[in-house]
Amino acid sequence: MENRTYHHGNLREALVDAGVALARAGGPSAVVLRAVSREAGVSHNAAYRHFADHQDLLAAVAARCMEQLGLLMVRRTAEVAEDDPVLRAWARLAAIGRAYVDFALTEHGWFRTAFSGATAHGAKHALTDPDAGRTDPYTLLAARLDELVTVGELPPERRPGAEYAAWSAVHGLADLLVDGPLRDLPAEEVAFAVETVLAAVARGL
Amino acid sequence: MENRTYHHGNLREALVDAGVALARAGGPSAVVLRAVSREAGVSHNAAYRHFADHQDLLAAVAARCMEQLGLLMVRRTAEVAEDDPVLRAWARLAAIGRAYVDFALTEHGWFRTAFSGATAHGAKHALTDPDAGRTDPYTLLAARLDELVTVGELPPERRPGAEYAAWSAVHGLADLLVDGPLRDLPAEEVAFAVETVLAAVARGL
DNA sequence: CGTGCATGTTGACAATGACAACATGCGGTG
DNA sequence: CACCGCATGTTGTCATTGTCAACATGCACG
Repeated sequence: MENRTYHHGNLREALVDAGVALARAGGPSAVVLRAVSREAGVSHNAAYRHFADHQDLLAAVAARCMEQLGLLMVRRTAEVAEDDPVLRAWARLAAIGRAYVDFALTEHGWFRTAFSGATAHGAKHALTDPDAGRTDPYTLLAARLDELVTVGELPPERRPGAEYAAWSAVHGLADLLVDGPLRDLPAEEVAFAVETVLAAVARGL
Repeated sequence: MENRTYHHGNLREALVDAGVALARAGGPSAVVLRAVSREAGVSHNAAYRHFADHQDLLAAVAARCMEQLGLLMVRRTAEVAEDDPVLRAWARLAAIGRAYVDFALTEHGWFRTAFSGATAHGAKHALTDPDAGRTDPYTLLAARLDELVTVGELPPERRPGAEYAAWSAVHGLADLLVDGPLRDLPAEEVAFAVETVLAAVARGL
């Protein structure tokens, strides 16, 4: 954390860290170039040596937020204790769905940041990062759907495009609850909505 | 359009109109107070006589964008030509779902603006507006679901919360396609995703 | 022991949201 | 009809932000 010398050492990481911290509390609009630099104990414009512009920095922060989402999904998947393969497959699918919504509700700022900006470009070097796909929400979902096929609960001819159905439903619910018209829903109604959507997804696959 | 006098006449409407025009092309971030004032042929700060702040103006513009979405849904619903009541009910549900996604894709800026900001406050005087609920997307969806119950296609015990399932799926798909990770999906894959999601929704209800 | 070039810094500029002080003129009052 | 209050617009100003340009520093390599 010390400003060892004139040169920071690994400013890029420090900037992203600061951005992630700001994003957590204030969402994407809080990831301000100058504020991030300030937080990193460095002068504004220093960031331009590591990021093309504000958008570029935001994309890097967004990637980290997305990773946080993925990590929670992984954790929740691991927590599923169910021996029967069929029930376990369904439980795991539900677990990542619940994780997705929970993340959106409890880590409001991170969730909104994760989906704000061009994540596509930042993911370019995902090929070099060995376990990048390990926490990618899309990949995690695909694994659950594959598992459902394996245990014989999802007809193989229904497998193509199944991600779209599951992901859309859960993501839409999260977005409506966090940012959208369902923002002020009372807590028990939120819980009801989540269960309803998850049940509908399971039936709809 | 003439600046009749020193006093504009109905500046509020003019400002919202300008905001809607800017939002159409550039999304919510294009709804800039000064740009809107400029567009309305009035000096910056004039808007402060009609809106508390930027957020307030944006909410008004968002309401109009939401109304545009509702209007497309109404139009598409009316276009459904199907005599059989059962098939008509399903066709109408699919029509508003498709309208939702089509709107998001073709009116990118409007869609993002409609869901950016606190629509809740702007909708407060919806009670005074006679046909405000007539174009409210949520109300339109509820009508379709009620129709499904009426024709006996949706068990009444499944009716509660059905909005969450249908709305979440379609909204999530729209958001992912427009702003999210599915942004750069090729056209035919987009079409496939839409059909897959709509089919899953129908099964999941 | 120098020196080049990546990395940080200082300074500047235009755009924006917001506030304060001032200008204008419509509508109601005498 | 003359007057004036108050809603409505305007001008001026300020802090913040993203971005560019010019300059400073010092690590790594010769």
